[in-house]
Formats: sequence, C-alpha cells, structure tokens
Amino acid sequence: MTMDEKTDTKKQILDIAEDLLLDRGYNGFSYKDISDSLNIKNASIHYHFPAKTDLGVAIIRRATKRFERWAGDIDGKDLPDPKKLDEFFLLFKRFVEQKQQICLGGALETDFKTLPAEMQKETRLFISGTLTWLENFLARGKKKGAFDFTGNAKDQALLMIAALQGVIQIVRVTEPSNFDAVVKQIKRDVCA
Amino acid sequence: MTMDEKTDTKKQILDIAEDLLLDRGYNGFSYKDISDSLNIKNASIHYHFPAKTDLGVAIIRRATKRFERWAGDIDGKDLPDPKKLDEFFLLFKRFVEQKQQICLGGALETDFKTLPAEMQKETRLFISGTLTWLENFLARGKKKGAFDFTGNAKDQALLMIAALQGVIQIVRVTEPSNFDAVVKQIKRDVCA
DNA sequence: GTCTATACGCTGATAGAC
DNA sequence: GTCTATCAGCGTATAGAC
Repeated sequence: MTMDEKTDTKKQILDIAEDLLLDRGYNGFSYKDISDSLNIKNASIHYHFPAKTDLGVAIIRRATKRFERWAGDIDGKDLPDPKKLDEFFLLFKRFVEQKQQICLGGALETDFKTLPAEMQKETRLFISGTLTWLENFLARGKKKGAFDFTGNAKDQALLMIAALQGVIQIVRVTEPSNFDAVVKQIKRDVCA
Repeated sequence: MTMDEKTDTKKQILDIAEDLLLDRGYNGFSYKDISDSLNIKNASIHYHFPAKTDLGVAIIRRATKRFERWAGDIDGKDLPDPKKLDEFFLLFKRFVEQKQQICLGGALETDFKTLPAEMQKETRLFISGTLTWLENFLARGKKKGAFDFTGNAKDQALLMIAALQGVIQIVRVTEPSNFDAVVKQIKRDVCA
C-alpha cells in the first residue's frame, strides 16, 4: 500500500529471475523460463522490464541494497565479532544448502564479458561494497583483538571472499560438506 | 604425421573454443563465433565435432590430460616444494595476466546445471584430479617439513583452489594485482 | 497489466554437392 | 574436409487489442 511498493508480479519476476541467475548464469535463462514459471506470457515480463538488461540491473541493485541493509544491521548489533563473522559465512552457506546455487558475485563475474555495460557497472558496485565492508570489519576486529591474522585486512578480506565464492562453485561438483571444511580452515587463520 | 595427430583445423577449433569458454562461459559462445574466427563455415565445425557437447567434452578431456602431464612433470622435477607450489600458482596466474579469463573449473561449475550429462561427468573428473594432486602434494610437503599449515591437507587444498578460482573471477571487476595479494596471503598460511 | 500476434536474428544441426 | 543451402526452435523484443 505504500508509495513505492512493487506490484506483486514485478517482485515475483525479480525473485524468479534472481533464482535462475544464481542457478544457470545470465546467459542460461530466458524470459520464457520466467513467464512459464509464473504462468503468464513473455510479453508481460517486458511490460515490467522492457529489456533483459533492465531486469539484470534490477536484480543486482536489489541485492546491493539487501547487503547494505544486512551490513547496517550487523554493525549495529551487540554481538562478539566472531559471531558476526559467522553471520557473514551464513550469507554464503545459504546458497549451498538450499539449491546448490552460486553467489551473485561469482555468477556475474563469470559472465562478465558478455554483460551489457550497465550491468557491468552495477556488478562492480556490488562487489566493492561487499569487499569494503569485510575489510573494515576485519580491520576493526583486529584492532580490538577479536581477530588475529597476518597481512593487512584488505588482502585477508579478498582471500576470504574469493575462497567462499570458489567453494560454493566447487561444492556443485563435489560434496556440500566441503563448504564447512573451507570455513573451518578460514577461521583457523583469522580467529584469535 | 603420427597416427593420432589431430588435423590442424580440429586443433584450432579446440583452441578457439577453449578460449571462448574461459572468456564467456559455455552458453556464451556459438559455433558461429568459432567459424568466423577461423574463416570457415559453421558446418565445417560440425564435421569435426558433430554436436556442441562433443566439443565441450573434448575441451575438458584435453585439459585433464594437460594437467596430468604437468603434474607428472612437476612431481619428477628436482625442485624445492615451495618452488613447485609457485608453479601451481602460475597455472592460475596465466589466466589473469593474458586475457582476464577465468579457470576451466570455475567456468564449468558456474554453468554446471545447464551442461549435458557427459560434460558434467568430465567436469567432475577434471576437478577431482586437480584437488587430489594438490592434496597429495601438500601432505607430502608437510611430512617433509617443507610446508606448515593447520588442519589436514585435503581441507587446505580445497581452500587454496577455491581461493585461486575465486580471485581470478574477482580480478575481472577489480584489479589484476588482487591475484598476487591472495597468493601472498595463502603462502603465509602454508609455508614453513 | 496482460494478452495475441508477430518480427527477426541467432542457435545447433543436417543433407548433399564439390 | 569444406562448402551451400536449409531447417526448426528459441531468443529478445514490439505493436496493438482487451
């Protein structure tokens, strides 16, 4: 009922499209996949998102805002830093558990060279937002003594996100337990 | 001139297709892309590889054999283990440096759910070959005292390959130097 | 907002001449 | 081995009725 509330259909399209993107990559799904899934016609999708690029951009922007909200929440919470880090891991673990999907960053980076310019731009914003948050979180935690790792926070953040993104993909062809194995290994290198 | 020597065209097709796969993903290139690049017609590609699946399988099998050859060479060489590890990192670094491509494993895992069954099978073989080699290499190195890391060799191998695969993708949307940053960070955690 | 109808290029693929 | 010709189906996308 609020001013900026999305129509139900528009939100459903976004949800299904995001699901398909994490499942099959940007070039692996079509408007028909979405319309079939919603029992509507492909032309209806074009009403809400004139071109596939618009849909792609909308998915990334929504995910960016979602992460910013999550980060704001976490930063405001009164929790020990290692617990907060676990929450961060959980963000990735959900992909593995539910549907063996991959994370948005990995999906977009893999298809990067085939993406329209606007999507490439949004992809960079999404990634740098995640990296920056983790870097700052780790730096503050190290100063407080909650974390203890070698090297600077930026490199450590990079290693962690790269590893999480990578295992999620590897899990698809090996076994789900590999995700926890990597998390365990990361924690050993980072926790005081 | 030898019995099993490939025709020149067949090899060129394989080379270009592999290049496109690492650049754009399996669903991001077509027979036309290959034929244009070779100044031949798309029907000619079908002579060498009747279906795209055949081409995909051939790419993975060749990469698997290539890695097995590399691993055999390295294992036979008289080099200190850390130098051998550097050679392994170099395998990944080449992708970043040359064309900002991603590694074969990452490309196939991302598209995994859209791949034909035979390609899925070959993908699993390729990945497990790489993981197994690194695991054994790290285990032997630790026993010798060349490496010193916490946790078991299997988890450490997983973390390393996941991180390498992940940064290669992240580099596409950030900066190439991030690859070296992650390698540096890994080495700190693994070298004695 | 959703529909029908339609455009049109690209995709993987085949038949058959050279 | 490579070509021409051709195919059916799918992809994104638009026009216009309801």
